[in-house]
Amino acid sequence: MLRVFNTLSRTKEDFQPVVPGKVGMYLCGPTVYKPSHIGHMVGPVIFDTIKRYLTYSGYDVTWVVNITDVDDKLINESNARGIPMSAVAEEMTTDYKNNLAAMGVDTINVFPKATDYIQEIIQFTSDLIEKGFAYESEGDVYYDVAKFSEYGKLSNRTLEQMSGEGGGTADRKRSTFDFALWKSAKPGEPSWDSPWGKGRPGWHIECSVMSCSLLGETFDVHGGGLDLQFPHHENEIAQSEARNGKPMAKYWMHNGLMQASNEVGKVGGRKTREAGSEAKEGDLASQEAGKISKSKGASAFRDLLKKFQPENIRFFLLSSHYRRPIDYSEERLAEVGKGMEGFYRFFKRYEELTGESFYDLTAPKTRADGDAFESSAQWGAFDEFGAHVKGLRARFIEAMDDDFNTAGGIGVLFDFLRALNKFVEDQKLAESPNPAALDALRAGATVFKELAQTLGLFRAPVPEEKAADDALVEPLMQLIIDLRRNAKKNKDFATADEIRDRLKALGVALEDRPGGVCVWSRE
RNA sequence: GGCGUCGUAGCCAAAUGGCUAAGGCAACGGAUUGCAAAUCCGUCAUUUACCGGUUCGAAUCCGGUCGACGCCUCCA
Repeated sequence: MLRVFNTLSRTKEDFQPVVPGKVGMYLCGPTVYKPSHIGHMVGPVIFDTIKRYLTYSGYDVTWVVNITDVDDKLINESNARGIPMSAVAEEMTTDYKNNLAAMGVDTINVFPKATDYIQEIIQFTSDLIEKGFAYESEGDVYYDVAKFSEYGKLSNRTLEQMSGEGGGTADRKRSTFDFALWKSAKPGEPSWDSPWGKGRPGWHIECSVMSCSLLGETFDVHGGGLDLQFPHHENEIAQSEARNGKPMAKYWMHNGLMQASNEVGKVGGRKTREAGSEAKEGDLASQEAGKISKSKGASAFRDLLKKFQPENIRFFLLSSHYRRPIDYSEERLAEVGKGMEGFYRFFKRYEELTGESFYDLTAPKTRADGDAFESSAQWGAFDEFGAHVKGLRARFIEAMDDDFNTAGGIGVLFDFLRALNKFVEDQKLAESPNPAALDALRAGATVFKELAQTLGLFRAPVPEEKAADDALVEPLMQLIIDLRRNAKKNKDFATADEIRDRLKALGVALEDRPGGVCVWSRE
């Protein structure tokens, strides 16, 4: 039974969608005014994994991620750069989507833009005024927080608790905590006609409108970063539930935030900004030293992609539980990358043994198919290995069923890797390939792939950095390896070792395998 | 000040009442190898910040102490 932690109840609940078999999922996406940094990838990678696992579990999932393309920050950026707001939005949306693609996040069904829903937003706002939950004030429209008795239920706070703190002046608002549904336009600002004059939507309203329009008045999963819990999600609930008179979402899921290691506060957090340090913008090294001055802290994600394989980053994000904050550092990323090498080596080994690519294996796409595969697989004389594989699969599913424990699942994947390698060793497959044993290995690798694909991992070969001159290098390497083999035959180990050592210094590794085979690779 | 989270080995990180406290990185033995690399086997937390309590039983629940954070203001 799949269980998920619901912020509303602050407990793990059995997962039962509103409509059996179907899941509607909404994730608050970015405001597209600056290039995304690694923090922006946390939610998408986690919810992509959640969608994969729900799909694996037999659900038909529709996933929506909004793009906020109208907002004060966008207007500022547009003015600063002297280009239209829409141009800023378009550029940053492309950056965002490129980053998602690199991370393997390709399961999002709809990317609605706020500016495509202006009429619906106006209608929604009118409805709230009509129902007495909102009021107009000098061209602005505000939500009247006092009218919504359940205000604060998500973030567990009450208006009484909040009153007494500083806050700004109420100016056009009845209460400091009222928030804008519609903002009147100042001269020169992008605007749309409305019953209250020219203006633009407030920040929270678009999510209520678009989620309702695309997923219905009550949908299953609403996600986002922990920082959005208040006020953003609280306000969404106030808007949607006041208008529709029913719960907005059944399960609210919040992911922990990325923090810079050795750093006070999260990446781009308030404290780091107030620290007022003088680090160079976007400099990862200075960021790790704990000096972030850029308002968004981290450097652009697209720059990080130049230093690390996308899959390395994805693996890193999934290697701790989604609700916990992640400490970011390049050291951590590199350490995770080191751990991943064992998997890649096994895939290579698998290919050498079977003549087939691991990546071409057809793995069961759903849990039910996996159950069927598991019981029909030909373990032959290797039923002990088969039983081991079954146990591993059960452990993996148990971890993922428990609020998407990807860290636990990855732990099982490492155990699985050892089991696979041990089978190859025990059966001496490299020395004497035995068709029946290779079938069992293939079955084991298939189950491994079935599990890994729910995490969105090991879907395609990591692109090798083929240098332009490989057409020459390949035969040259064969020449060197042949000469070294002759040296070894003559017991001239000094020469053989010198060749290996000097190649190593050039960044080329030689590995001797059983049967006198030698393989080389760039490091 | 209000609400909330966290503190597990040298580092990272699972497990939230009950079999031996997963797994990774690092380190150290052994098998294998001409030597390496890779792989496999083994060692690496009598104990979960600290103190006290509840319980037959606690890393897990309760109270306190210390420490690190988040939100309350734009943020994934």
